[in-house]
Amino acid sequence: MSKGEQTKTAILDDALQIASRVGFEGLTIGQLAEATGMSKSGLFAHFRSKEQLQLQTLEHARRWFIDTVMRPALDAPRGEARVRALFESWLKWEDVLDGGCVYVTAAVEYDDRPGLMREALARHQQDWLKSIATIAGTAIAEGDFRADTDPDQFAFEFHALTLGFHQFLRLLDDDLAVRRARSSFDRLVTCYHA
Amino acid sequence: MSKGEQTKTAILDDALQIASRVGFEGLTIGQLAEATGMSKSGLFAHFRSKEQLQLQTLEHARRWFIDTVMRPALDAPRGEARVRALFESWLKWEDVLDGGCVYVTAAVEYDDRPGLMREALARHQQDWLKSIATIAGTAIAEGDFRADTDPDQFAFEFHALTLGFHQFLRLLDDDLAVRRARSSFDRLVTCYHA
DNA sequence: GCCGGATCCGAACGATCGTGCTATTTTTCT
DNA sequence: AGAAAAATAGCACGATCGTTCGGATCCGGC
Repeated sequence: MSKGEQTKTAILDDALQIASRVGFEGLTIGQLAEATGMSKSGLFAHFRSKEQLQLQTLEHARRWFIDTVMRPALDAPRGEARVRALFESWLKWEDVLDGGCVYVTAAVEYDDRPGLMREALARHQQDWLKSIATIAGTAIAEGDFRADTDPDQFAFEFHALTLGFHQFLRLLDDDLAVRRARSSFDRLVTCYHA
Repeated sequence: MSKGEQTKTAILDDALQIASRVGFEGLTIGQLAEATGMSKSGLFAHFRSKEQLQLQTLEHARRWFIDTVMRPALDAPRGEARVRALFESWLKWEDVLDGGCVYVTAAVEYDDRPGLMREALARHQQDWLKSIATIAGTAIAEGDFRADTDPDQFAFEFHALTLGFHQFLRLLDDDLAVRRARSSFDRLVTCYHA
């Protein structure tokens, strides 16, 4: 890896941590430069606009997300076990970044702000929901979930639980957040169980 | 109502609309002044800091929320009917402001940003969750919900659904968002049904 | 109808924002 | 090792941020 790509990766690591706390709009080039120990202009040269910095930070998050959430889950055996593994690895993902899942932050920031960020983010979220639905689909195929289960509906509820968990954990400092989330998830799975 | 309170209310109306779209941090005094047709300093005089503007805008939202969500729901008959009414009036609330529920935006903005806003917001959210739990409690008392129902757990899941709905509607432009939300809510209620 | 206080505006402040430009240093390749 | 290329720094720009202050303007109580 060349020197350029090396420092760029380091920058994106820091950028992702900051974005998870203050959002992608709150992420400022000056503060990021200070965090990485670089000059503003030296850092800026790697991206050629703030929007590019945001987009590449988002893309950096995607790779990280795949490694910590998707891959481990796909190692679990097909069916209900994999669905549960997916949920558990998402719970881990919430602890990877200082400010929790960066997608939760970004989704709210850009849901009313047109532009490349919104489009990219919407794509990522669609992919994520499709992944949940697909894995739920295998649970149906394996006979773990009822045959009349709607995978997309399941994905909606799965996703909603992660959002609720994020808020209870971060804003409300609720010690029961994990228990609440797991309990809801159990009920959800039970509901669709064959 | 004096002239001061009058314009102040008008300002807070605009501020709330803007905050629902770009958040409370994205809400800028200059833009708000332009939106209301006032000068920056004239507007600023009503609040004496940006934080005060944000806090009073949040308080303004609370009054609005109570009028459009809480009161109508409390008109419904006790028990399951009131729980359903609460959910339906929340769905309406999502359409009151241009950017949807302003609490969803604020919750994500301040979950990692200590200060008065975070504290006030956390209080409001706790109150809201307690309200859900209380109304769920009446459903238990009326014999509509199973006696072993955990009202706080129900509130968690109720709240999670609203978050999921917000995201599907706003970020993903999903036409099925309302249907998905209602369908999940039905399943939720069925699950706890006596 | 006038006076005192409330309300509002214009101008300006230092700070920080994103973004160019020009050097200078560092890496890479022959 | 030396030349070409890439990476980084320094400085400055216009714009906008939140905030302050002095003066104009308007409203409400006598």
